[in-house]
Amino acid sequence: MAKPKAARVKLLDAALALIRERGFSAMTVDDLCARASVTKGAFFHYFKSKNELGVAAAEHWSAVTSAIFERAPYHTPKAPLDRVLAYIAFRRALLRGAIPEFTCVVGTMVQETYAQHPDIRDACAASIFGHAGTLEDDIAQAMKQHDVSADWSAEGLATHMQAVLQGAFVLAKAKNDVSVAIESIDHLRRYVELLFRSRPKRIARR
Amino acid sequence: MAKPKAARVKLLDAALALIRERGFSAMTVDDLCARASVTKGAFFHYFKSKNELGVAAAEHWSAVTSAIFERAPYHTPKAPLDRVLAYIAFRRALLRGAIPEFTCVVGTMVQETYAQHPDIRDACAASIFGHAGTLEDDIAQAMKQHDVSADWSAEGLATHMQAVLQGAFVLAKAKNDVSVAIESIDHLRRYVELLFRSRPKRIARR
DNA sequence: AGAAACATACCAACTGGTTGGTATGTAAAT
DNA sequence: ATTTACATACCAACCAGTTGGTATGTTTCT
Repeated sequence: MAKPKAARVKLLDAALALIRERGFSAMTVDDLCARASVTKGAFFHYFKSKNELGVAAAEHWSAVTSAIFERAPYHTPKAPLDRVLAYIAFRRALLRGAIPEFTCVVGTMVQETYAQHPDIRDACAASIFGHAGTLEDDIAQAMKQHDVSADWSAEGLATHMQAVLQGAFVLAKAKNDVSVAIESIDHLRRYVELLFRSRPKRIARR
Repeated sequence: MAKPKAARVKLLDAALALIRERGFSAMTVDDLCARASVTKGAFFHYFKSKNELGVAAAEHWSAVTSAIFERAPYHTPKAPLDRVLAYIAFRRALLRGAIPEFTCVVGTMVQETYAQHPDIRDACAASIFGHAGTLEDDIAQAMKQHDVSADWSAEGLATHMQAVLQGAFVLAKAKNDVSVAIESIDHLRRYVELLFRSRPKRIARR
């Protein structure tokens, strides 16, 4: 027999796929159960409501993605600026396959739910800004090393990077073509390079 | 009695509001009719289906917004770069009031419909990229004047600017706070300044 | 150790309200 | 006298959520 709680995980994985394909509102509980090969009884055993599943899906997304980013190779460069640029390169490299395979679940979901379902919105915000937070240290170190004392903060730049990525996804969906997203990420890389190259380096490295 | 076709316009205006508040999928035809103070008969007199209304709403949004942008004051500066920067300042200034009052209808709608309703997706794409197109000339002129011969194009930068704006909206919804969006637009302004200031000006103006 | 009591993990059938859409009507404009 | 611009009444399909179960552990009592 399958492990206990198998249905819950299958439902959450199905939710990630369906939200990326159709969005949260258009995804029905029946769709979800069919995709997960589970009955409706199982769904309501694990989730009190569709909204509660929305929150759980955002948390599941956070768990899945943070595992990917923790193990990703962009942490290895010694210079903090190089880690930031490697992150951008990594995000660029992730844009492979069909659109629902690389777009952001919580970015999609929050657009539909922010006003009607504050708990889902907050779970999405935690996912996005939590991920942005993982970039702050590298950016702050790069700012120090390059003597950047600007009117912007490490937190603000990390957030802006997420904005560019989210916007790139929206445009890719509209054009039904990844290449616009890639172009935007290239602009983001250029921006970060310009931000740090416009100032002299404190330590001559590389 | 009210003018003929009044119901159509009322329905389209209601659609713009409801899509911004709840998204396209969560907006029902009954919602729409109630908001527009119109009966369902009127709705299906003007639109064959909800999807067709989606397409019409995107086109209506294009018409409404292009009228605003045409009359906006950012076209007056003589230097093309200043017009581009004035556009960014104008977009920044538009971020007033509650979130559904400044976010983008087609950016929201396309995220939910891109895979299921290609005609809506295409109408949204036409709106976004059509608007981006209105910026290309100014950017191209600025590139010429500042001797920028880069590995990016006027079209690409115009598109990137829309990506930043769309992403800013997503993040504002997630955080339920405009300020993240403003911060991102400030980063966009800084990027454009850096792009053109890193090259010498051909003509000393301003 | 064995039985009783309880909890967990599901499943299939059902329900009441909602949804997009239709069928039919009517008053006004052309 | 048509066509246009709506309104009213209605429907079949669909939807989130419920009900009442079964099968399989796990814990507790004796």
